[in-house]
Amino acid sequence: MTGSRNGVLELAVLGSLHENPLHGYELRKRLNTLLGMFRAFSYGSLYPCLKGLLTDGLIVEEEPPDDVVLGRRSKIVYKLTAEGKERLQELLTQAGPSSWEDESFGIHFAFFRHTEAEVRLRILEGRRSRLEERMENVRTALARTRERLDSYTLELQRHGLESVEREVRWLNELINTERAQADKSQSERDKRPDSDE
Amino acid sequence: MTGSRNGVLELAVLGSLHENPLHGYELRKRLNTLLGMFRAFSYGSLYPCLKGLLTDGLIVEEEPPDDVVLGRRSKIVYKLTAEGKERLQELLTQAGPSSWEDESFGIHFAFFRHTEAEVRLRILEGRRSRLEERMENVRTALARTRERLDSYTLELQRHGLESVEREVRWLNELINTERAQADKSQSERDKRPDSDE
DNA sequence: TTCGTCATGTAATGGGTTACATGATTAC
DNA sequence: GTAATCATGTAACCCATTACATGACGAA
Repeated sequence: MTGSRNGVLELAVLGSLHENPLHGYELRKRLNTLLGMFRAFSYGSLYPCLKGLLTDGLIVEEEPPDDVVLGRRSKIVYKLTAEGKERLQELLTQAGPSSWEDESFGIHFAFFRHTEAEVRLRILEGRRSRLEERMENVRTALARTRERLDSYTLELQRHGLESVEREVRWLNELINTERAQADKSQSERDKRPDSDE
Repeated sequence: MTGSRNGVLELAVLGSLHENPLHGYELRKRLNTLLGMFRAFSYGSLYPCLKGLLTDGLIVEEEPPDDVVLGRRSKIVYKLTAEGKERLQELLTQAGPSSWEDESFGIHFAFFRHTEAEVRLRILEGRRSRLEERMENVRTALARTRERLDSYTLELQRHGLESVEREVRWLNELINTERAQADKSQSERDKRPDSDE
């Protein structure tokens, strides 16, 4: 059972619990607020995931505060263990298809605060080249086809292309910002080589 | 087995084959060009789908032209049967969640040429209200949360919202165009009530 | 007391991918 | 002749949903 869990949900759960301990129901709402424009999870996937994380020792039930009457336990609040934090760090460090594909990019981005600057940059660039590849594929495939498309198909094509182009521009801005920050930190380190991090 | 097939792929296949007969490999390329910006199908889903459509009598293998040497059959070209055309019409007529959700809207839109004006309008409006609902949910959930979000989360949120808003504006334009056309056809029918269609 | 929503969970199902296996055809 | 790509197909797996079952708790 260990290690066979899905990356997206696992990251989403561990990342959320790292910020503050939560119970399943609330966790789902939080995730669906965080990622609501892109995707939504259901209880049917969340609870089994929590169960798996629990048996793998990545999360534990948080003890209720003492002023709560004993024997009552309707909410089960989970928090990360040391192994859980380690695992989260591991997930946040890997930059690869699993971090820039459609289903996963949003989650990775949402936890960029906890991600190293270098990794952030590689994920953003990976996502951008993924999108550029997609545009290129469609464009060449379209060029090879001599059938002219009807107006609806054309409009769909145009809108899809425009959306992807917009995301690429967005990524470009983010990448520039990241690079500028990296340069700034670098020059600051150059000035005061004794400073921390 | 009959009737248990998935709607999205089924519509995609029937719709494509209606425009012209194709074999599986080419069909996939065509679909992935048509919908490449939104999604992509693999052989592992296409071939079983074709198989199912075949056994259900919605498609048949097209006889090769006589000038082809007999005994050779590397490509299997499929075309719609009468039942297939009927089924396609049925799929194109239904306006409901299955036609305006993320996974299916693109396919339905791509075949709007074969869809009645009234159904087109209902699908576009359905999609729009689906997106508006999504925005509303996220907004109210966000309003209930008092934790302030970090800049990355905020940026993701902003970008997601903007994307959805853009699609809504796009839909608004399409709906206006559709309505204008409907009005025009209507007034033309009023002028010449003996005309066809 | 009853209704809504909070809260946890499971079983069946769905819809798809990946990886694999196989072979024909084309271009060099 | 050999590499690339065209072409078909299957089995194992994955990830998540839907529908269901259960029950606590607060407000009307």
